[in-house]
Amino acid sequence: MATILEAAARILETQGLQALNTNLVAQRAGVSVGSLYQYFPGKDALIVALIQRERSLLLAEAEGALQEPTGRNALRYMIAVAAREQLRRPILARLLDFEEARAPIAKELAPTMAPFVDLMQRIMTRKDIPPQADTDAAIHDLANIMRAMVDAANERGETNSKVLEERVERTVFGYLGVVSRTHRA
Amino acid sequence: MATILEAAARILETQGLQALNTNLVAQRAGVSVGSLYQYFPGKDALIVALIQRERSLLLAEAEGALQEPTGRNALRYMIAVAAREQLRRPILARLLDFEEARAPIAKELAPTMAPFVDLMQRIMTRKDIPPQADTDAAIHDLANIMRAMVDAANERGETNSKVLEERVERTVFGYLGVVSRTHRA
Amino acid sequence: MATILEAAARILETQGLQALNTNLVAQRAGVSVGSLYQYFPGKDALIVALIQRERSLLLAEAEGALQEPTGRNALRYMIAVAAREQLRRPILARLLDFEEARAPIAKELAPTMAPFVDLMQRIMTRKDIPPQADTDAAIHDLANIMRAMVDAANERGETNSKVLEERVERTVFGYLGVVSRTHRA
Amino acid sequence: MATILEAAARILETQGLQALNTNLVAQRAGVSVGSLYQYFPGKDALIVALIQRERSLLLAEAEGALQEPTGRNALRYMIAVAAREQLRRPILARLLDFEEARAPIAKELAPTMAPFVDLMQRIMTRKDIPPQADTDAAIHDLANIMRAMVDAANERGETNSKVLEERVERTVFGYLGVVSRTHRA
DNA sequence: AATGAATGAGTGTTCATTCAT
DNA sequence: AATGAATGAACACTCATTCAT
Repeated sequence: MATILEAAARILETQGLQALNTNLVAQRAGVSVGSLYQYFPGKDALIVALIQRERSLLLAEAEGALQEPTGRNALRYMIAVAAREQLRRPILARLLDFEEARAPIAKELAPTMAPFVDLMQRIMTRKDIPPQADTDAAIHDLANIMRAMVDAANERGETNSKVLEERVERTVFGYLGVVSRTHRA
Repeated sequence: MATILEAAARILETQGLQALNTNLVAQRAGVSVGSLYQYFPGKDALIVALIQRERSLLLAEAEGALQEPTGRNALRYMIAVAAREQLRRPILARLLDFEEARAPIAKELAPTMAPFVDLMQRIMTRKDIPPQADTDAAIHDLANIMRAMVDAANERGETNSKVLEERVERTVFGYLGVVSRTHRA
Repeated sequence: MATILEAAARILETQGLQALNTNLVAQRAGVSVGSLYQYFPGKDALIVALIQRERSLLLAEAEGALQEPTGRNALRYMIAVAAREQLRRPILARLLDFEEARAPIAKELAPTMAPFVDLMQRIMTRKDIPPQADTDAAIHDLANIMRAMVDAANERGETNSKVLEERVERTVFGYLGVVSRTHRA
Repeated sequence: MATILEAAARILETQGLQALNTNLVAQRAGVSVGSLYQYFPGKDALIVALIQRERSLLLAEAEGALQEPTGRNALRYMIAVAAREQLRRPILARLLDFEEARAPIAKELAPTMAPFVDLMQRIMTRKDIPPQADTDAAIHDLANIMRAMVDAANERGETNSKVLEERVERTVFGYLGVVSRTHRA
């Protein structure tokens, strides 16, 4: 199963979305298509599993944010994790973000997002973070903002993650109405 | 030609991306496939044309931003335009954003983006906007942030564009390092 | 009409058989498809007319063979004409030979061949040419032999028509059972 | 695979070149198009395979020519083989000759021709065959002459292969500058 | 006579999925 | 459980031909 997922990941990285088909994945994984269908009920399930595999790494790392003393630091931690994670296998990450938006994939993925939302919820109710009118909306906004910015940086070929993180932080804190120390007009 | 584009738009809105095929578009437009190919050299060209049709409305409206006295107001104007435009035909807009990311589409679309980048450039060099290290990168970041937020709002079914705009403004100003008057901690 | 035929000829020469379609021919000729169909009832008719145009030049020149004193000289004359004619627009000639073999084309072309067969008949009954068991078969054989050799020379990029003619003569005389003076073992 | 090739062969024989399409071949072979594409990467590959199937019989038989004591006899043997082979399935043979001339097919087929060229080379360097200025050119000329004559005989509906062979022999020996015993003027 | 937009059957090819072994 | 040959609906695209203007 891991072999199959990794084969799919590599195809995405080297040949792109349109080259991802079940026959090729099976061949590259060194198994038969039949076996692939024994593990995954369909192509979408394969993609979902791949997204979950990547997300689980992110979630595992993200949990460290809770150790941070302040909400701001926790957010900075989250941003750093997200940037690092996205830059680990940038092409793969961008393509999976892309696929994640497709309705049937998103539906399947919804439950997996719960722990992440939970984590964010706990961070955003810290005392130093201004209360948001709609916390849930805020969480989704933040996730999307971070994703959009990191993807865009990827696409432009940026490699300096520090500079990127700094920009994301400014944006996120701007969104939340936190006046960051760095940029005071 | 307009009929064909509108047919494509309606298919996207009612049946989604995977239902968009040249034969169906032609049929829904009440023309033959051959006619479709007389107007558009291929499927991608059709999508590109559809994106351009939608974008042209946005660009036309966006130009009004230059009338605004300050950079901040110009940005607010732009955000309002983008939000309104995206909420006009939300499903269509989101799917086109999606398609726009596909390499062959993006390549074809690149020249069309120039006037928009130009416009943003002129806004971002206003005196009340802090100078950015890399203006071009900033423009793309902002475009992506705005798009991501509005798409996400769409997906969640938000309809109140005022609330959305306010959130986007905070984010954009945060990104640029502008301390907005509204939220001072 | 001549313009249309010439346009077709040029397409064949520059883009090959598969690029020859009525719409392109019309466009290159600077007329509408409708006009093309006013002159030629269909695509095949266009090809037939083009073959006839080329053949008529050959026939006109070939008639000079009758002035030759001996049968051998008349044949040499014919061979020279065929080689020269085929090498005038070699690519076109080869492709038309190719098309000529297609059943519907050949059927249409049959009557046009009559004067040529007649001419050959008169040459082959000269006294210095050994009588053939089946004159008609011989004529067709000779035509095909000549065509095959000149086409092959073309394909190999031969440009020296003298050398080619000499080879063809040997072959033709060999076929007819004429012992040529040049090669006596 | 053999079934598919035979289906293609029969379509060519009964309905001609223009009726040869992958869907029909699959249907006649009693398999799905998908299966056809599992064995042959494309339509051209199918045609190439069919030509090779037919040619392989010819080559196998042609090798017997090397047993002949003299070059002349070896050539006679070759001619007999070619004539017999072409007359086995005359329509098919003629259409395949036709297709063989198409650039993409010829390219694919080039390596297959090597053993045949080799064989001819060995025959043409026998002592009783006059040395040719360009052996390679001579081989191609002879192949084309033989093909053209046998195809033409086919087209005229000749069935007596002895008469045909005799005519081809005369031509080939004429080409090579061999004075055949049969026709001395 | 000329135009050229419109037609639509036809073609090569792909690929998710199934199922007999 | 594993295999992989087989399936066939689906799709992008072409082009000879027609016909209203």
